[in-house]
Amino acid sequence: METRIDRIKKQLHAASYKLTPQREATVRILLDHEEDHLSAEDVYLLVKDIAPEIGLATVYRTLELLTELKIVDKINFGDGVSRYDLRQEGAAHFHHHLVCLECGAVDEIQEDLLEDVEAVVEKRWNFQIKDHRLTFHGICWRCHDLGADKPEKDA
Amino acid sequence: METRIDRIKKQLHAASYKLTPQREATVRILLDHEEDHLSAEDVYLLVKDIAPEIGLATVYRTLELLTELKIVDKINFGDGVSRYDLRQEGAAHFHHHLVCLECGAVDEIQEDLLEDVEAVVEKRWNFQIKDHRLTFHGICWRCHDLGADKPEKDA
DNA sequence: TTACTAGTTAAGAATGATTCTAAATAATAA
DNA sequence: TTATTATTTAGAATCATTCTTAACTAGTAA
Repeated sequence: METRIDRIKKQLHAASYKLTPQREATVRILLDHEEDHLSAEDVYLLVKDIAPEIGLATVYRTLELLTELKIVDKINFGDGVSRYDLRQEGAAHFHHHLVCLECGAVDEIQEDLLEDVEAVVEKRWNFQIKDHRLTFHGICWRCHDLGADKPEKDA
Repeated sequence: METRIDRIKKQLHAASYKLTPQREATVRILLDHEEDHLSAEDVYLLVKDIAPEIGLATVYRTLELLTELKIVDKINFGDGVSRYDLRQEGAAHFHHHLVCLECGAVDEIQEDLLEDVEAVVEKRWNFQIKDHRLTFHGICWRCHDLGADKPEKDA
């Protein structure tokens, strides 16, 4: 069976890049931490466990390459650090985030909620949308005073 | 008549801060460049013209203070630099941005397009929204090949 | 084999944005 | 007045990120 790694390897080859051991180790870390919004430093520390000889600059270069190929999304929550997420396979758009002002948790929303809004923007501002970033800041269900319910699982 | 500066002075006083000459000069620069998305460095260079003795650290501190008081919005387009905009008076929410991938222009959308989306998110994810950030990336009307029309003015 | 080429790497230096430190100054209160 | 507190400047320090250099690797041709 073709694994996710195999498909990423193909994507690299299609763009004339190789899946070097360092790159593969980096991708494996990202696969093992799909929802964790790791910073470059985080990735570096984790990758060092499975490929101790790797350099921080290589991690940065690899993440940049993967971002260019749209295999990962580079995100920025305004804390001065870029974070990297593996993009959902086949997803045309970036997913959205819920950032809790209380506990700092970052939850993800996979659905595209913006279809209607995008139609308005494209028409009204004559702007051809390629991608979007949407983040909500507020209080998550865990931090509500009482009677907080866990939301239904992402559809 | 009460000016914008006067109102900002009151907001500072209400939070036990003073409108020092350096802070006033910084605010004046922001007022003169309302739609320009200035970086801290930009603000510093401009402010130096009207208050040459000011230090860069003071500009950073002032912008941080104004951000805390929600007088300015601190934004981040992912280029490693924070930018600062005076918030529309009375606006509860951040405005949105259209970032052109071609020419780098950043246009603003003042309307709140997200009322419906927010209602869904609050209910579905049990998340109490305080603010949001929405940015579209794409091709602006100026960069379209032909027949590009300037959009209607912001309502 | 040998050389040649292009891509990739590690290490550490360099950069650039931002924050911190220390000493000075200004405003305020007693 | 004195004491206290907030604010400032200048420059040092920090931190994330990028750049530079030289070494290394795989592939290819002779």
